[in-house]
Order: sequence, then structure tokens, then C-alpha cells
Amino acid sequence: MGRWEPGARGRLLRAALELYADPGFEQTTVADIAARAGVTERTFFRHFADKREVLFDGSADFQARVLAAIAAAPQTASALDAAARGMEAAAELLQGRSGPEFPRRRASVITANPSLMERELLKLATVTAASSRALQDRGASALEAGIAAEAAMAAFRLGFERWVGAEGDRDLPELVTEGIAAFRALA
Amino acid sequence: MGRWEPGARGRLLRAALELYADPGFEQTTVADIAARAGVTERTFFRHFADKREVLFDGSADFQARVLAAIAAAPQTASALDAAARGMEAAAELLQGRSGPEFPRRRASVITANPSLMERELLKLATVTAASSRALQDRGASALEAGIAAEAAMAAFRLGFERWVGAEGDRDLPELVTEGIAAFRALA
DNA sequence: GTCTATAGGGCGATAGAC
DNA sequence: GTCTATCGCCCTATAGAC
Repeated sequence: MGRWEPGARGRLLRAALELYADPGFEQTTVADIAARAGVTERTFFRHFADKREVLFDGSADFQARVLAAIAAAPQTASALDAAARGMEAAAELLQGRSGPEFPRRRASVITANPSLMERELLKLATVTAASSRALQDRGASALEAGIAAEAAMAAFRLGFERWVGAEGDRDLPELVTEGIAAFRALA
Repeated sequence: MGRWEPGARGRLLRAALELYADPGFEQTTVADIAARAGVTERTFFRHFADKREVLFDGSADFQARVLAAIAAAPQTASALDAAARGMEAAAELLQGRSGPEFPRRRASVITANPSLMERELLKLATVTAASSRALQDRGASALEAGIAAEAAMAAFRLGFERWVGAEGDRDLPELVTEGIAAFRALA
């Protein structure tokens, strides 16, 4: 057994989510989180760049999954088809690892705090930009890739909103697919 | 002559943009901005909620213009048509008041700083959400309104990127209209 | 781990416009 | 008198530097 209890990162993650839910994000200091996790403030900042980032721990996995699915799409697939594969794969990842409970609690914290909403939007915009580049690598034009990536991300976001909202019993990838279909019906 | 020079807000706006361009957003303190404008730090925070907000002074006008154009769209227009009118009107506003020079300088500061990018994305997401509500008020379903609002905003964003990038000589509303057409071509 | 600069909020005092 | 802009000084928490 080492000098420290192992799993400091996991304890910080759990402590932060609990405190951000109650008493709230702004009411919680980094010192509060560190104390609950049994570490010092400095340790918190070694694991997470800032107070917000602790809620976005899975975002690298999320993006990797999207890009892998785009790369794996058949060469014959259109840019929108490939982008849709990407976001549907991300939807499976999100749904598979926990069901709607954890994402729902996380989403309620985020939507309640504009400063967290900002970070969420930046993360999703980063994925959108990376998707657009991946689609261009497959041969799409810049405009075509941009439109497809934006449409797929919007479909994901709208599906996710429905999923954490009233339609939590539904299948998330299916909700995303419905959003994609709605874009296809715009013509 | 009064006790204070008038126009503190305008001086703060100008000082901030100059300093954010050089020496840079992070290198500039609120005290620096206040000093250049001839007021105290406290006065800065009374005009602007935080250090970022000073770059988003026109966003209320922007949103108002979008919503007015949506409301003014003919009853027979589809949700996408109405949403497109909204973003095209915003594009005219943006282009009309200054040409591409000011938005381009502002955009270069924003894209260079993730924390400013976050705020920009939040502002645009707020407009998107308000547009979606306005489209629902016109009778569109929640999904239909969401898709149309997201598509129109993505078209605006992609057009704006082209406009501040290589295609600054083009007409911004026209670039936005082209983006809308690209969404219509997704079917 | 410790130290420190900066963001940003609270609050009362001041001085002008009306 | 009221209303509003500004100042000044207090404070805490974040986050970067050392």
C-alpha cells in the first residue's frame, strides 16, 4: 500500500458531481471538493485544468469514438451518412456505459450554470470541427463537410435533449437517427 | 463640465478591443483597460459582467434583429425559410454597420482564445434557442423548429467564417444563403 | 506544497442631474 | 428630495508561478 489512498481522481470526480448538484456549482469551492475527496486543492488542479473541466472527463473518449466511426464508414457513404455514423456511435457509447441516469444528473448541473454550458458548447464545437476535417479527409469539400458535421451534431444535441428530458426510456442512437432524418427532410 | 468625462462605456469598449488585440486577452488585466479608459476597475465591472463580456456588446441587438425577421416572415413561409430570413437579416446588420474590418479583428481575438470562443458559442446557442421558440410560436413542432433553427445558425456560422477568412470581399448575406441552400441539398 | 496575482462580488460614500 | 454613475476599499476563490 502506497503513501496515498489510490483513486484520488475518481474520488474527486464523484465528490465534484455530488457537490455541484447540491449545494450547487457556484456554491462549491475547489477546497470543498478536495476536502471531500481527502486530497489537497493542488491535487485537484493536477488532475483537472479548472473547476469546470471535472465534468468533461469523458470528452476525449467521446471524440475518439466519433472519429473512429467516421473513418470506418464505407467509402460509398455520403458525407452526411458518415457524419451520422459518427454521432450514432457516440450515442451508443453514452447510453451503454451508464444508461440515462448519470448523463441526466450531469446535464441538469450543466444546464443550470451558464459557465458550464459554455464549456459544453466548446467541447461539442471541437468535435464538430474535428468531424468536418475527417469528412474532408474522405474527399468531401469544405462546405459539404461543414454542413454534414453541423447537421449531425445538431441531431445529436436535439436527440440528447429529448433523451435526458421526457424521453429517457427511448433509445438514444434512435433519437439521433430521427434527427438526421429530419435534416434530410429539409429539402 | 461634470465630475466625470462622459462616455466611459465607449472608452472601455475601445480600450479593451485594442488591448485584447495587442498585447492579447490574457496579457491584459481589467486594471489595464480601466486605466486606459480613465476609470477604475470597479467601473468596468459595473458596465460589463466580466472581462469577456465587453466583446459581446452588440449581441442583444443581433438577437433582436433575428427574432424580428422571423416574426416578419410571411405566414406561408416554412420553418426553414423563416429561420433563414432571421440569419440573413443578422448578416445584413453585421455587414452594414462596419464592413468586414471590425468583425474580422474581433473574430481574430476570439478565435485565439478558447475562453472567448466559449462565450461566443454560448451567445449563438442562446440565439438559436430563441429562434427555435419563435418558430414554434409560428406553429412549427419542437423538432421541426429545432432543426430549422440549428440549420440556419450553422449556415450563418459557416458563412461568417468564410467572410472573415478568405472571402471578405463577398456579400455576407449571400454567403449565409448559400449555406442554407447546402442544407436544402442534403436530401 | 507554498505564494501570489487577478477576477469579480459587496457595500457604503460621494457628487452630479433631475 | 430621488436617481444614477462613480469611487474606494474590503473580501474570497481561482489558477498560475515558484
